[in-house]
Amino acid sequence: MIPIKIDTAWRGTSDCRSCGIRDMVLFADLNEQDFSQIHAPIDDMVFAPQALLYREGQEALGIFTVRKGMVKLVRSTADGRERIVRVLRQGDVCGIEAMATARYDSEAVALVETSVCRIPLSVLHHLAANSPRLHLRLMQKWQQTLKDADDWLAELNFGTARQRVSGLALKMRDAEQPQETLLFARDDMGAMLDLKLETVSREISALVREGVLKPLDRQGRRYEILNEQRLVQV
Amino acid sequence: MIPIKIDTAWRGTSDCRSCGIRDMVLFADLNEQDFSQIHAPIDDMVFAPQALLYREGQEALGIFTVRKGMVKLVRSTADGRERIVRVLRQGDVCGIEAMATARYDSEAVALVETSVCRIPLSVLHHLAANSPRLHLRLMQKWQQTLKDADDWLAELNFGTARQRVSGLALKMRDAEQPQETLLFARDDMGAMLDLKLETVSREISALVREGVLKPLDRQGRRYEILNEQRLVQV
DNA sequence: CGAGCGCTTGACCGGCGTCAACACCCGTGG
DNA sequence: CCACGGGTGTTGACGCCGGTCAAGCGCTCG
Repeated sequence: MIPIKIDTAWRGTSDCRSCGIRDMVLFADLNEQDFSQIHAPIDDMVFAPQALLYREGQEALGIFTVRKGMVKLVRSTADGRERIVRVLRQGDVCGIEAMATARYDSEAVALVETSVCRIPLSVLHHLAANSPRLHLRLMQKWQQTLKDADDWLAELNFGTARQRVSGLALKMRDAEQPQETLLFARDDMGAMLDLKLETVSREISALVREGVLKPLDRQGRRYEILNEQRLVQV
Repeated sequence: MIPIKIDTAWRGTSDCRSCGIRDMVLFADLNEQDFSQIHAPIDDMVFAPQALLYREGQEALGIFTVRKGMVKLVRSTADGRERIVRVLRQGDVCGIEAMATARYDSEAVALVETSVCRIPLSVLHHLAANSPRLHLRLMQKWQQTLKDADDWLAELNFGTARQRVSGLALKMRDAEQPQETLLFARDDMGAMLDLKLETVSREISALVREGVLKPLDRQGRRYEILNEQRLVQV
């Protein structure tokens, strides 16, 4: 067991009106009247790599929006194995299931330094009932979350090791620099793709050898996509 | 191509107040005032085995609730392979994503004779905004649907062929007779578990040989679970 | 500079895919 | 009533992909 360091920090309360990624989040369409109904603070938080956002089954304080970084959602199967069901990135909602049950259905862990904001359940319930704009946005976030879940199953957990690793590399492309992709620790990738870490390593090495990917660092995280076609059609 | 026979039938409009499974559906908590706001008919429909409820991307008329039978949700990957992401059973909501986009995200096909009711989008949108009772129920159905999606990924698409087939047999147990389970065509099971149909067949045969399952018909659909422990702990 | 962790690579093996033959069920038509 | 044929499930032989075990390397940090 690794002793837990200071791995999370509260960075104050957000002024959502001036949020840098407001156009992609839950509060995108709120007007002044909506904002005036928010009577609890929206917390701004930063999590270190490996820091825990919440545990499976834990009582929920609020729902998170990822502003920067990456979060993995982990589930434990009945027989004790751990499975990563999805990775959340900028703009994704984390823990939305707490809207219905006030508990989280899986564990959430930061994969890199990750900044999030946390909206209290009370605020969301109040606005969902009183702002048609938030109500619509919330519906869209539910739909996107469900679609992402199905996409991970249909696209990344199907076919050969090569297909899975290729699919993950494509999915993890940077939004601003589409020829760049950010991967993870090999055993995390294994838990996402249902492969062993050695197999993941071998497939990445092969893609590099074949000139499809080029390493951009020495830890095996950032890669440049040299041949997008090969990744798609494999 | 097989010529399409008469595979679906409209059976009239539902009186939801007297629905046999009302306690598990969207309209569970509605009161008389809520019902009086429904200004479009709820259609009652029956689909034959292999009949199509809707296609991926198709414009949505409404959202389905499964009253009896089973529905598979199918997605096509980029390279043309087909993947079954989930199977819906009694009480499950089918096509809920249309609440947000008015389109379906996957294809839905009846696996056996299946009766459903279809609630028009207009009715749902009106009630979601005007009935806190429906609003809450809708939230719970979103949450359940998302949880089911993650469960299929975490429990049924992880581990050895034996573990997957065992998991599916457990998940498909009859609600009333828990020692009985209803399986599918072997290639459908393969598309659910990411296995080839021969592997599925072999694993089922092995479970029967080992006295874990006992066939209840000659088509390989219904089985009795003789040794639940073995299925769970494998 | 040394310890430790994570990534890579190799050798070997087993589980699952592939290809093929066969059995069984059922609907059809003689 | 039976013969036929297609569809589906089962079973076998064989090969390959990916898992297992192990060694070695390189980075990072004390």
